[in-house]
Amino acid sequence: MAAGRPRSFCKNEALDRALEVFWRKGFEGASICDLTEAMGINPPSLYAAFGNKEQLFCQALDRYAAVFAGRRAAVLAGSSAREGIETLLRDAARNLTDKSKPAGCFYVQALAGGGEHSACIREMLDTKREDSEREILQRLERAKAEGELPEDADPAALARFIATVAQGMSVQAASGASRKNLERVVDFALKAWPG
Amino acid sequence: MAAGRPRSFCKNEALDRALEVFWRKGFEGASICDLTEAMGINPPSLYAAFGNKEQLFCQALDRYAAVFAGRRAAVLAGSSAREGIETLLRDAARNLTDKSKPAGCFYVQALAGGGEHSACIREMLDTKREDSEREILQRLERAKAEGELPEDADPAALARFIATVAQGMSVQAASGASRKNLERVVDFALKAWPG
DNA sequence: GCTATTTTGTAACAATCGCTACATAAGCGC
DNA sequence: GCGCTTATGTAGCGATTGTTACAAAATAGC
Repeated sequence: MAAGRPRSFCKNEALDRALEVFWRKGFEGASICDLTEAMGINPPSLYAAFGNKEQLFCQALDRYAAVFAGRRAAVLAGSSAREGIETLLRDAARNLTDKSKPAGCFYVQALAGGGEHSACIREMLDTKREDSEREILQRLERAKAEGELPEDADPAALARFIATVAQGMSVQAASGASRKNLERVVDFALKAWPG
Repeated sequence: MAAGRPRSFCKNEALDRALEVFWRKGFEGASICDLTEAMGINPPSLYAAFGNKEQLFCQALDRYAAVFAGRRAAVLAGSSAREGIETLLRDAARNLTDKSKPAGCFYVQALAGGGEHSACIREMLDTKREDSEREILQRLERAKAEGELPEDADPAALARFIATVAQGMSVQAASGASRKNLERVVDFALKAWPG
C-alpha cells in the first residue's frame, strides 16, 4: 500500500479553525480565502481534505454538535430530570457568553440565520435538532414514569419549551446579553417547571 | 421647481419585495440580481432610490419593525400587563407561522444569523431591540407601581425572559414548529409569571 | 534509485458579486 | 418649442467568488 505524501496539517485542528470562521461570519459570509487563511492551508488542500465549502461546513457543524451531545448525555444521566435540565441551561448561560469564542450558539445561528442552505446542510441541522429534542424528551418521559413529574404533565410540550428558551438565550447572547442576564432567564424558565 | 421624470414604481411596494427576498435568503444570500428581479426594477433605479444594498436592508428592516412596533404599543396599552404580554406572545405564535411569509421573524434572523453586518445595520438592530425591550420594561414597571406585580418582582428580568422566549419562538418557527407548538410554549412561559 | 501515490503551492479558471457610466426617455417651468 | 432635472435601460466596470489544472515535492514499497 503506497501511502503518498503525508498531509502537512492536522485535519481536526483545521476543522476547528474553519468552525470559528463560519461561526463568526456565517456560511455565506465566510469566503474560501477567509477559511484557508485561518486554517493555514491552501485551497487545493482544503478541497482534497473536506470536499467543498458546504461539506466543510457540515463537518464543522458535526464536530461542534458532537461536543454538546456528549455533555448533554452526561448531564441528563443524573437521578433528577429537573436538576439535569437546570444544569443544561446554566451550562448554556456560561458557554454562550464564553468570551474565548463567538457569542451565541453556532448551531442556532445556522438554524435561525436565514439563507437557503443546501440539502446537505439542512439535513444535518434537522438531524441534530431531532437528536437533542429526543434526548430531552426521553429524559422527561422517564421522569414522568418515575413520578418526578406529575401525572398530567406534558413532557413533549415541556421539552419544546426548554429548547425554545435555550435557543432564545443564544439569540440574546449573540446580541450582547451577559451571563448574569442569562442566568436570570434560566431562573424564570425554571419557575414554569410542573409540580 | 423642475420635477424631472417621475419614478415608475412604488417605493414602498419595492421595499416590501426586497424585504421578502432578504427574509428568505439573508443579507449575504440575497444578490442585487435577486432583489432587482423581485422588485421589478433595474440596478440603477435601486441605487437611485435606496442608496446601496446595506441601506436597502436597513430600510427594509425599519419598515418591518415599524409594523410590529405599532402593534406592540397598542397591545401593551391595555389595562393588564399580563394580558398585554400574553396577547403579544400569542400574536407572535400566529405571525411567526403565517404561511404567506417566510417562517420566523426577520428581525431575529438578522440578529441571530451571524455574519459581520456593517455598522449601519448593527446600529439599526441595536436600536430596534432597545426600543422593544424598553417598551415592555416600562409596561412592567407600571404594572409593579400599580400593584399588578408583587413588590419583590424584577421587571427587568421578566422583560428579558419574555424577549428571550419570543426570540426562541422565532428560531422554533424558522425550523418548522407549528403554531400549536408555539402556543404550548406560550402556555409554559406564562406559568413563570410572578404572583 | 525507481515507480506509484498523495499532497502541496502557484496560478488561474469561469461565474458572479456590488455597483456605475452613459445615452435616452419623460416629466416640469418658461 | 426649449432648457432643466430626474429616472430608465443597456451594458459593462473591477473585484471577488468557489473551484480546479498543473507541475513540483514528499512519502512507501520494491
